[in-house]
Amino acid sequence: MSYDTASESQDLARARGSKKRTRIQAENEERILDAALEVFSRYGFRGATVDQIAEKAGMSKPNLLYYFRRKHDLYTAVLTRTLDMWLAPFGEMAEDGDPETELTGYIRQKLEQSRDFPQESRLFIGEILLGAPHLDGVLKTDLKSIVEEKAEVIRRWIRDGKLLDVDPVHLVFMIWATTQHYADFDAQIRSVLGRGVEDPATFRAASDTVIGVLMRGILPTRG
Amino acid sequence: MSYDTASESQDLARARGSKKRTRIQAENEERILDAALEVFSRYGFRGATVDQIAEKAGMSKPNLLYYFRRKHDLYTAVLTRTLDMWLAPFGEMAEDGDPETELTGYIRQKLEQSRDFPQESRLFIGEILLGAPHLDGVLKTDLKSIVEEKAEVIRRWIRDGKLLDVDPVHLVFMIWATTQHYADFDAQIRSVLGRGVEDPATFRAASDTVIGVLMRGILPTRG
DNA sequence: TGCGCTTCTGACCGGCAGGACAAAATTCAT
DNA sequence: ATGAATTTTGTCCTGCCGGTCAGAAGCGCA
Repeated sequence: MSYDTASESQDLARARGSKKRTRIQAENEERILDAALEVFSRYGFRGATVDQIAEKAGMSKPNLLYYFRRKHDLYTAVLTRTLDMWLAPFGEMAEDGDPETELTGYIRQKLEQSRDFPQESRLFIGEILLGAPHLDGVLKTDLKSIVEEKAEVIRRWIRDGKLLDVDPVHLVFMIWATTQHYADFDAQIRSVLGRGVEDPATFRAASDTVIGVLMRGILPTRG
Repeated sequence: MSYDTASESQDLARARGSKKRTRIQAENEERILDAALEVFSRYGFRGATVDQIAEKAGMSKPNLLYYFRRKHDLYTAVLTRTLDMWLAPFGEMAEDGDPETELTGYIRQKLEQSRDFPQESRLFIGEILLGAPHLDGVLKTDLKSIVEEKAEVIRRWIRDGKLLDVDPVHLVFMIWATTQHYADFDAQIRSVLGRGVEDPATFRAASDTVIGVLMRGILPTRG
């Protein structure tokens, strides 16, 4: 998968015909992207400032701009870098496995993602809140087709009597909602619970509840 | 409930000892708050600009600033105005009713909220993404206690055998997540489905799926 | 050691952001 | 109709934002 939201100017490596990246270049770009993720995920595209990102990356603003000429380039770079990783577990769902194993595994992976990479999740929701202007193409093509693909798998499971008759796409939405909630609403959860999902006991309670309720809600009662 | 996040300067009415609001004052403040909701919910606090809100409210920036002296005042005003309304259905859940009716009703109300007032939902998530700096006090006190109160109700239902043994707080999180998802991720849903929850068929599919899965997931199997 | 390329910096620019302010226009009770 | 209070506007200020640029410093290979 490779997305290009009609970007004009890009980062150094590609701009120079992707000759070869120096050590310093690779290091700095990574530091910049990490810092950008942190700031963008908190304040959104407009609210984030290049100065802030530069400071967090430990370099001067002009130097950051040397690697990413425009704020917009930096934003799309961190967005696309994150997207593949974020969608990965979805592709791993095997259609020949049994639904209980596959879905339970997928939900658990998504919960782990929310625990281990909350910023990535928050970056996306920020973009979605804006109406997904930078991601619109990707969502309408790649995401849509991958969802439809998985929906077909779920439909087959339903036809085989392995799953109750539920709308597959809305089921996917439910899984995304309940799992990403622990990343996106971290501050709220922390206020109510006193701690977040990084706490092992909290994580266990969360995954037991989410997996338990969802699976009971879609699995036929056996025996 | 009345929140005051240690705000220094406030809006006109209260600043002038809440004498009496003129017709024009009431009208304009409402128009401003509506415009502010629109802009803040999209771009977050930092990303929103006063000029933009003023334009959307159909008045000059200095005139807007006449009603709300600071951007920050305007933000907290629209935030608190929304909060009561947003939490209202939660309080309506009666503890003497039976769980199926009460919970189904609550979930449906939340889904209707997501359909009818998506901006309000997005405003909150924007604040949560910021780490809830303006809402921290409210969340840790009011929200926390109301959640605990409802959790106690759910626990009683479980003790009476009317509900399966699930963690009450995480169940509440699941309900919030699955219902607010339709407001917060509107752009994503629209990309995948081609339409949002304002479409009656989509709303029906969403509520059937959400209510169906959740209720089957927590209700004891009878018969 | 020297030389070319990469990396980095300080100074600077135009534009726009939040906000102040005085004066003008409007409203309204009398 | 008039005067006080409310409402609205134009203008201006300061600071920050994204971005440019010329040149200095650093790096790696001969």
